[in-house]
Amino acid sequence: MRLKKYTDYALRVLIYAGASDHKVSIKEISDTFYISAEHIRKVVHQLSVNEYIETTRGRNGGIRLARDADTINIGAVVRLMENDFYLVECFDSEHNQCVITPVCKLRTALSEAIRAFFEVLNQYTLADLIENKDELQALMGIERE
Amino acid sequence: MRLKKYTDYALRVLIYAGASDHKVSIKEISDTFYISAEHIRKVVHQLSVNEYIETTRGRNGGIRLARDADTINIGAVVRLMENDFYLVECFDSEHNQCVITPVCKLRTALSEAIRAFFEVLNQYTLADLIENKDELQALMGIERE
DNA sequence: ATTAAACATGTATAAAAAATACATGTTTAA
DNA sequence: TTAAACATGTATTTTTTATACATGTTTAAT
Repeated sequence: MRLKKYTDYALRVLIYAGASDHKVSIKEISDTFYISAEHIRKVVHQLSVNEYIETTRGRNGGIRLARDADTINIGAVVRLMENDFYLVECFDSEHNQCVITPVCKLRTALSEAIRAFFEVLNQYTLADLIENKDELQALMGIERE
Repeated sequence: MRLKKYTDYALRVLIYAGASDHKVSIKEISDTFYISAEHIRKVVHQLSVNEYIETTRGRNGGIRLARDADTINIGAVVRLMENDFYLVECFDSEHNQCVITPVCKLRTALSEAIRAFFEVLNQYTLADLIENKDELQALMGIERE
């Protein structure tokens, strides 16, 4: 069980943008994390469509958070980037064929488990993740203002 | 984010075997769930190697639980069947290249989340899942003793 | 002994998902 | 006008997962 790399990348982009005091470029992020700019670009686009970040085109362009870090919920970002959370067949009611579904207690257990998973993530905002801004800036090579 | 079908199948095999009063065959299970016997066979093998079920070869052979249902922990079964739970790159220390790992609070958040996930599953045993044996037997077409 | 039912096991193929790369376009400030 | 920077659609490759095939071994019934 893994999250997609794009989910990982999206969170890194938010952390980078959030920990920076000024606008940042895709290239900067891709250089920092040794990830192709192509991938970052895609992720940035999705985050921008969903109004997590604001992009500015053209020379001196770049990206910045579109909202305050403390209003960006980490559980929500994970839900946005992943396709689904169909742990087992019966979670996908459209394709489910499992005969015991109506009385299955496994289904209940797994639902509870995934709920607990998000209950934790929902308690975090981006602000919590960049609380140690200075340390992050140092490791990401971001210049202080 | 999904579990593998084999994880799903493994749990169904345990539920089927646990809810049955006698030995059951792979064919029975595969017919009940409309899953190819090949897949069930693989899953059965893995469960048998890990001493969750006992197999008997030959005519009149079949499978049964190797232990009492209340000693089979659901979290443990899920951990057994999945390859890993590397939600993001840094969970796989061998291949991790993310520069902020040492100070990353996302890492902490995701660890907590996956821990919460298993905390729920660890509370369940197979006995809990087959508590409603009669209903299960009816839906799975298992004959009462 | 023979046979048929049942599990064992290794390998190969196919399908799906994810990751990655390519190409071209648009915007904007210098 | 140009170069930096984001936009966007498409194509390819890789990885993972799912599925299928082939053959072997065991065992009880006949």
